[in-house]
Amino acid sequence: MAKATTIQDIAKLAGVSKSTVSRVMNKTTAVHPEKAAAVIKAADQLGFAPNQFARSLASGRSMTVGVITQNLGSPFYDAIAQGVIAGLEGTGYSPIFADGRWDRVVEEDSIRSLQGRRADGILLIGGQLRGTDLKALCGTLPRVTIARHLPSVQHCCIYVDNVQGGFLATQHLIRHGHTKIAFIGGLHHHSDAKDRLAGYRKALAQANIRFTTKLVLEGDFSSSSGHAAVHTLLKSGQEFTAIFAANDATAYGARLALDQHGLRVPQDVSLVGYDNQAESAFMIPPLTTMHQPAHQMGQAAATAVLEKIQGQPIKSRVFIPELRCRESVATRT
Amino acid sequence: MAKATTIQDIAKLAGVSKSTVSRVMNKTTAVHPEKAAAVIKAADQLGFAPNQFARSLASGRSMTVGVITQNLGSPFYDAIAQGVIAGLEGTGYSPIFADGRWDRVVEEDSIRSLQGRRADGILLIGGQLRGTDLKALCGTLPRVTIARHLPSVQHCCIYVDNVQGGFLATQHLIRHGHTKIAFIGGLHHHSDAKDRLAGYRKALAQANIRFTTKLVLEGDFSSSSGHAAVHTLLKSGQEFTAIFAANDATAYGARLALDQHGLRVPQDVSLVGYDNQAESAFMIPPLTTMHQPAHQMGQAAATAVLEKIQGQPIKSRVFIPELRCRESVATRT
DNA sequence: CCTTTGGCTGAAACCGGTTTCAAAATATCT
DNA sequence: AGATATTTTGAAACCGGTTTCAGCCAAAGG
Repeated sequence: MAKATTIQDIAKLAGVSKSTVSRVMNKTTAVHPEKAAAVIKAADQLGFAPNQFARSLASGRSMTVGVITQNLGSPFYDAIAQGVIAGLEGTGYSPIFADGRWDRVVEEDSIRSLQGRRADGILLIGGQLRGTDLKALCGTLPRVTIARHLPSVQHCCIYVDNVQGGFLATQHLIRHGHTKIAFIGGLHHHSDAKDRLAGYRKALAQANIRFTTKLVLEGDFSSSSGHAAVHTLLKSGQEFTAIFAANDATAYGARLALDQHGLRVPQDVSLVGYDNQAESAFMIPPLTTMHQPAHQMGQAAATAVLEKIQGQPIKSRVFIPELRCRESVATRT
Repeated sequence: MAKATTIQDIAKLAGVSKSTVSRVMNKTTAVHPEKAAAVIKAADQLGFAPNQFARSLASGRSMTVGVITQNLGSPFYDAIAQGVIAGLEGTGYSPIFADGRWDRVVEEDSIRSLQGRRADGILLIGGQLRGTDLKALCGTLPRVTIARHLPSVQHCCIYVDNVQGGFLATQHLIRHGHTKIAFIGGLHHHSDAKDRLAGYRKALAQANIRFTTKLVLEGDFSSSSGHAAVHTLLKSGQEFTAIFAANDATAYGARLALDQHGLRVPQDVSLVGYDNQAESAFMIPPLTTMHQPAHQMGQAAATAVLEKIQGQPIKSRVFIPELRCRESVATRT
């Protein structure tokens, strides 16, 4: 590669010192308009692109924010990531993504690598690390967590209220006359799944419906786990007229299993999902589900971390999921 | 922020010079085992993370590869991006993502920004820029394009043969006795869509079925465009017994529209999609579709760009999509 | 007319590593 | 043992910017 042009080259061409070039580029100090013009002309003539490394090394700021994702590919987390990108757009900061893969060790490595890249702030989408670990790892590096609630006081979290979501979804089914409602959960160590289950139980309790573990199945947020869960549920002989799945993917699997057993949705069994992923509106029938403002959350988090970088104090923020009524729920007569 | 530890600190603690520390960290020259141990111990004790900026500035290599995406969120492109991440894993190189949003101007800016960050190589996933523009922009910077075929000789492309894919999908329908096959395309300026249409026509021609523009509908790769397309198709009164949709999302929309018009899949209309996105296996009925090895392609591209960075010559590579037979196609009797 | 003020400017230090170079230490060979 | 070859090692230059500092010069004030 042809050696890139440096401010030194520009300085020589414009007949000034490199300090002056730097000043013109960053507008840190006024320089004589005539010289400034010469510098700009020279810069453009040489096609100058400042070396970000040198710049960051000298200034101490990298103009990047590290984003730790867990698994791009999940629609919910993906939408958050896109919100982050949108929120950073035009701010001068660039995101650097690192994948944590829902693994504590990988996540730690990712954070360390972002620190090596001297990210000015860190955005964690989900994740496994505990608040105290994070603090130990990041020190005072501005950070905000998305889609996860960490109780630590100083830690800023942008998250959705999953128990409220679980509650609303279940309540919707109850209001349609259902009392035998199955719940297909997610990984039991995953707090989102636990919270949604808690919301489910809360709605049941409020309606004086007895909770039974026989109606709660374990899943892993995948379609095949939803498919398998309905299978075991049916084999168990336990009666049910509705299913609340911990996410849409699980609901798809459940819906296919029901179909394969000759059960119609919603005539025989009502179904509610969670996430409102794009495909849900086009299911047969269109799936009633809980919508989470993932994109907004990502954007809010990006704004928040930028504010924190600028030293402003910021506070956690909780979003409430909304029910999207479609056609997978019928009134129990 | 507590000032980060530098190799100088380690040098002092271990009682050696910073050159030696650098040598231990990079294993560039043998150092006395005893001193090496002292350095490692000191590094760990101080929680050392080398400053990537300083390192890159000094060495001239950034150990990053720029990845230009178009719109994360599309399952196909997403899988590619994940393949890239997987392919870079453990190589010492990190990906930096920049979003091109299918916009020529944005794409150019993204490339420029990656150059400012001194990426050692560039991976373009899809994109708008022409080969010559790219060459002008990137110079000799190693780059490979994924999921797009650029005719330029020196340019390395990792892509799938979309005309073959369109051909295979259509042929599958023809072999099941269908002759009136509708095609719901993608954006007409998008080469993938054009190629799939070409494959469709080729299969028709080979089976001596007359091609008619009345059976090709325009879509935009979204579910709602598939939904709308079926609507207009039905209203047109044109007879058809099968639909080949340019991607799975379009197929979902088409399938819902068919259902709303009382048409059964596959008894009344057979349906084939393209992409094999995760949800397709759980549609009602499970969707027959063309599988593209997106993850593999991403991984292959990552490997390729790394080889190119090391100065090895690399060649383009084309993948062939495979038919995944499920239950949305019936034999026409 | 001489000082004070303030705006511009260049020299030089610095950011934290890598790499070259020559000296020092050790090993190998007559 | 003395000379030569081989490893280790630290000092210093360098990467390309930013930033501090002191000096220069012109305008303003006394």
